[in-house]
Formats: sequence, structure tokens, C-alpha cells
Amino acid sequence: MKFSQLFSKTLREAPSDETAINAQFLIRGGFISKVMAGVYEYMPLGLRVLNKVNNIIREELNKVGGQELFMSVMQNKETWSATGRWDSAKEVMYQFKDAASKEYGLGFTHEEPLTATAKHFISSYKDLPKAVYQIQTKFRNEPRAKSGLLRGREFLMKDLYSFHADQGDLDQYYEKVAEAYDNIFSRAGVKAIRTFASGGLFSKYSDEFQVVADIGEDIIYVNEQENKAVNKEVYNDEVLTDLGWDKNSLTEKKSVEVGNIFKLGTKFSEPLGLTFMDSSGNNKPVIMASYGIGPGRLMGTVVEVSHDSKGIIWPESIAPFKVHLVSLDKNKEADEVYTQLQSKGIEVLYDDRDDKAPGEKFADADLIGCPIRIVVSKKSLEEGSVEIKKRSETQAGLHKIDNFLSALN
RNA sequence: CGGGAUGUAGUGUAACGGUAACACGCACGAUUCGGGUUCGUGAGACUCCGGGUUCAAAUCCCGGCAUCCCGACCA
Repeated sequence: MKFSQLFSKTLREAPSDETAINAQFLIRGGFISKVMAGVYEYMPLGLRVLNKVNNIIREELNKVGGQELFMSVMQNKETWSATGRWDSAKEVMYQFKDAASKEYGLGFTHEEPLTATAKHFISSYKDLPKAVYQIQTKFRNEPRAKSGLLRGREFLMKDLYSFHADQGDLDQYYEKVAEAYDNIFSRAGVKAIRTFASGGLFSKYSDEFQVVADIGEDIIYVNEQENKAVNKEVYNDEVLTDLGWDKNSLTEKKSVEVGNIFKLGTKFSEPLGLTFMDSSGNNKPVIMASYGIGPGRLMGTVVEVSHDSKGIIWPESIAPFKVHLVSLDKNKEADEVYTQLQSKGIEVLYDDRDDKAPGEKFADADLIGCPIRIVVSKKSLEEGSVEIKKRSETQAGLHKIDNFLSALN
């Protein structure tokens, strides 16, 4: 991609109404654009990052047998009335009437519709277990959208649901997904701590995946050594005793919840009538669990925990491009380096602009935050070299132009 | 939904109650070329919306709306 062709432009200053670091850098870098409170558009640069996050999620979930599907955002009232949530969720769910006064809602989660759909396909113990997921836009009427991508009213969510014949099978699969989550978050470049938490209206307890960051809304008590934590909402002597954790090993931290997993049991299968016949001919409700990750929130969280005063420092796994190539002094060699990188399948953003001063190009490279910066200039060419610098480091090094590729890893 | 703050050009800011200015960005022309180079010319604003006070409102008052922050909420 040539910088001169990019749809977006960088901004020298962040809009004054954005105070969250993730929003400031992502807007300044041209990754996202704000539409209204809690609603952002992803520009080409931002979509590249988001898609990489999504693909990491897909790879890890596919490994544990998840099958991707795509449900509807439009929801009918009847399905949601079966569990009573049409009324109880009125505050969060956008609900409206069409011209004929028929009522609809926009999905803010998908337990009900998926359970209803599963009835078409699950009827025997031979059909179990199953796990399906989607990555889709969710709508929630948040009373207070805030912190850039961290809490929105329209946002992307990966929601996985699993169906089981018995609790033991669910418990086993639940742990497999928890491992997949660990992989997803570490591949995306954040340290997410599995946190014992409240299950809200879903279940008594749940497991959350929390990234320590000051902008977070949650308060957790972390055991750094053992990489585990408990959420303040269930932090009491009884729970600590049950867990067998020592109060003195825990430190209070603020954190962002990037994922959560719930054991739903038969909370949805019973009211919606999702049952299966076991091997002895008895009809039983299917046992379910649900598992969420907010890819956009995760992207914002990465920015929160990985930046410096000049801009974002993307982990290579989700960086918009691996290499940010900067050409100075109007040389031909940079074009050749660009072609060479592309032919090797290395993703590169090429700052080919010839009307910008070096300082501005460096500032943009730091802001956008690709892991590797390559500069081709008169200075480097005098040495027959290109300059290579990692975004995360301050030291740059010269590498001969005929074999600079070997220095990229 | 309670409390607080703020709404002026694409972005950041200015303007005693006297008819909107500056910087960045943008266009054109020079200049320069390793950390946002310098100079010139130019385009770009119903000052969030609606009322009111006044000879006169970006500015004061009332009512909306929007955005951010704190809290409540967070499936």
C-alpha cells in the first residue's frame, strides 16, 4: 500500500472530545472515525487490524471445533419473549416497530435466537456436542458509552455457543475454550488474566479475561505469580476460601474485560424447548455455555497497553502492516525495496510522498506504529544500505540493500 | 438516568456585547530535504439548533440537542 493512496490521513492533534488514549491515537492515525457517542467506523487501516484480530480468533476457535456461522441482527419479539428477556432487556436492547406496528429488536447477544435455531438440528445425543460462533455487530443501548473503542453502542462481538449432553462434557469443553482464549489474547499481544467473576444474570459465577490497564472499568484482585485473579464483584471471604486463595497474595488493579465465558446450563434450552433424546430414550434439555470476545475492544485495549508518547506500538500479529517503508531524498531504490518486499509477501506501507519533510514522515510512522521501519535515503544509499528500526526500539541499524530481507526477523 | 464541563473552518485554538482571527491541514508557486523546513498567494464558518434581551449577540438569558468526564448501569 502506498501512503499517498491511503483513504485516511493522519492528524497532528486529536479531537478535543476524545480523552481515551486508544481513541486519540486510532483517530489521529486514521484507523477509525467517530460517528456518534459509542459508534465508530473502521477505516481501511483500522479494518486491517480488526480483521487480523478476527482471524486469530477464528484460527483458535476452529482448532477447538468451533464452526463459524452468521446469524441475523434483526430479532423477532416472540423468540425473546420465551425467556422473558424481551421485557427485562428493554433498557439495553434497541426495540422498534415497523410501519405495520410489528415489533423487532436488534441483537445485543444471541442466546435466544441460536437456541431456537438449534432446535432444527439437535434432537439426539448423537448430535452432541456442538459448538458454533459468529463475529458480528451487536447493538446495546449503553447509558454511557465511553473510552473510545472500549465501550460502544454498536460494536463487534465474537460469540461462541456450545451444546452438550451432560455437565461433565460441558466442563471439559469449557476448559478447552478457556485455553483457546489464552492463545487468542497472547497472540494478539496482551496479557489477559483469567478472572473468577460473577455470572450476572446468566449464572452464579463466570470466568472473565481481564487485561490490567488504568482505563479499565473493572477492579480485580490479581495474583501476579500464578496469573489468576478474582473480580471485586465476588471478592469476599467465602469465595476466597472456596477458591483456596490467600488474600495477601492478591493486589488490586483496574482492568479491561476483553472476554468472558459462562456456563448457561439449561437456562435457555428449557424455556425455548431445545431438548435431545438420550441413549435410553429420555428427552432432556441440552446443556449450554456461551463465550464472548469483543474484537474492537481488544484492539482498543492493545493500544492502551502498547504505545508511547508518539503513537501506537502494534504487535506484529495484528499490525496493519509489518513494514513501514519511508523514502527520503526522492530516490529510485525505495521503489525497488517496495517491490521486493511485496514479492516476498511482506505487508508494507510505503510512504512514497515526495512533498513531505522527513520529520513528518517519521512522525506518521511512529503514530501508525508498524513494527518495522525501513528508511531509504541518500544517507543510507551512500553506504549501499537501508536503515532498519523496530518501532519498539530506539536503535536503528544499516543493512546492505542486496540482503536487507534477512534482517527483518 | 443523576451531577459537572464544553459546543466557533477538516483538526486544534482566539475574539470587552460592536459584525469572526490564528496555527495545522488543503490548493497553487517558490524553497527545503534525517524528526512535523521556510516564504508568498488562495479557498474554506448560517459561530450546534430554536427562542428571548439589546441600536447591536459567537459573547448575556431561557429551552432543546450533541459530546466528554464522574456516578448509577453493564446479559
